[in-house]
Amino acid sequence: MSKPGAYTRTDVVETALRILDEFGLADLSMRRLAGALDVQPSALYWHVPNKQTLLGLVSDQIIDRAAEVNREDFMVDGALDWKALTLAEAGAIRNALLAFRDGAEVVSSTLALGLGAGQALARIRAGIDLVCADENLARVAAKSILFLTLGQVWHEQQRMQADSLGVVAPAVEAKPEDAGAKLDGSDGFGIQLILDGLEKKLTLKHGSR
Amino acid sequence: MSKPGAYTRTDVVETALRILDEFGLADLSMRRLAGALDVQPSALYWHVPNKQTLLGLVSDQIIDRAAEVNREDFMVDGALDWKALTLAEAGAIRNALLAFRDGAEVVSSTLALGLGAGQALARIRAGIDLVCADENLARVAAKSILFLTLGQVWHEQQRMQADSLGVVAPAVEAKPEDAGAKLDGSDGFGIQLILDGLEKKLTLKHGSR
DNA sequence: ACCTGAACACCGTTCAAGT
DNA sequence: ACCTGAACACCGTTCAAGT
Repeated sequence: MSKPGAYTRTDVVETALRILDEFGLADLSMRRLAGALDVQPSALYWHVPNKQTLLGLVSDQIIDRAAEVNREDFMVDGALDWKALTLAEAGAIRNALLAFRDGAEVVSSTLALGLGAGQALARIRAGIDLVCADENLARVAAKSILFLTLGQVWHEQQRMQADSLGVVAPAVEAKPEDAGAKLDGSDGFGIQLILDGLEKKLTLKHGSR
Repeated sequence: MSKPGAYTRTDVVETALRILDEFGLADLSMRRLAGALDVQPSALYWHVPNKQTLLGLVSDQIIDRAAEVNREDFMVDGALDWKALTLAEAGAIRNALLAFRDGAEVVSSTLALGLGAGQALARIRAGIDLVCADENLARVAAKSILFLTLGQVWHEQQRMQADSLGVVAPAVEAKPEDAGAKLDGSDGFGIQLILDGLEKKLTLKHGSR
């Protein structure tokens, strides 16, 4: 039992997550976070070495909250539809990013820390590894799908904010339906191209044996 | 002829570009930029409405400096190899991003402004449009390639900086050869998967006529 | 173990006023 | 047309000191 009023690292991260979602990344400052916890800014540095690390932990939580995907749902005639499975995993990550304001930007910015994004990558690879023995190819494909997902969601979230601020030029060729589209819409489309490309590469390998 | 010592917007953007390349995005502040021009910070706001816009103009310059790609170089037996052409365009953009410190992050952060990235998208689409009549499909494919390029380069540049600071965990499954690889290495690999996937989709369409 | 208080060295932006 | 000077409302981080 710790003294009441003594916060844990988890408390700090959770509060950060709440501020992020409510006010956005620009307003997630150490000082504001301290204020929300009713603590001096310097107190945060007992729980966390710096802001970057905090954002890494926040990214981790965002990805952790991604819904699980059941493999059984992707069995057809006793065989696993690995492309549909991978698409679903990417969709789950996509939704997790969308669930928090500026989610994609936060996770992108902490890519090098290997936290949140590392988990995401592992999930995407799981489906690919089932059919792809080539370690290198699997890695590249999974990374590509992750970058695509991050890029799309980030772009969406940027536009959401820009639209709400009333700024902005015509944007990067964006069509209205992009915003609310599901993964079987144009969002998963790019990922499907990757999966199709991967499939082709795999069948060519098998064929030339 | 303007009074000597009177700066233009171009001067401001060029100096910003120099600071970016030398010291990185974190050190590219309005105050520091003003200092480099030997001017009060407030003076910048005559040339530019805010920092975001300035970064957009900087992005624009980064992409503008991308090398041109000659179509003739991709003619084989009188036919244009559109996949190789598109790969080359993406490569040129990739190199432009790599040419400036934090280039990918800056361009990514201004995606919603439709500046730098808009140009990049147009270049990538040029090759695709030659073979793809489906406007929607072309847009998705080009966007995917752009996001992939931005993601890869950003990740690389993040790791460069992290490595130089001596921080960092094992990173997102990064292998050493990723760093200096050319576009025919694992960098263009993801893009090739997209192009292959696109090609498949196109041939299927033609076949079912 | 967890936090305060005070300080350091910064930010982006606005706006009246100068030339 | 282009810039100064001063101000406003902030930042992240450190560190001695408190309980």
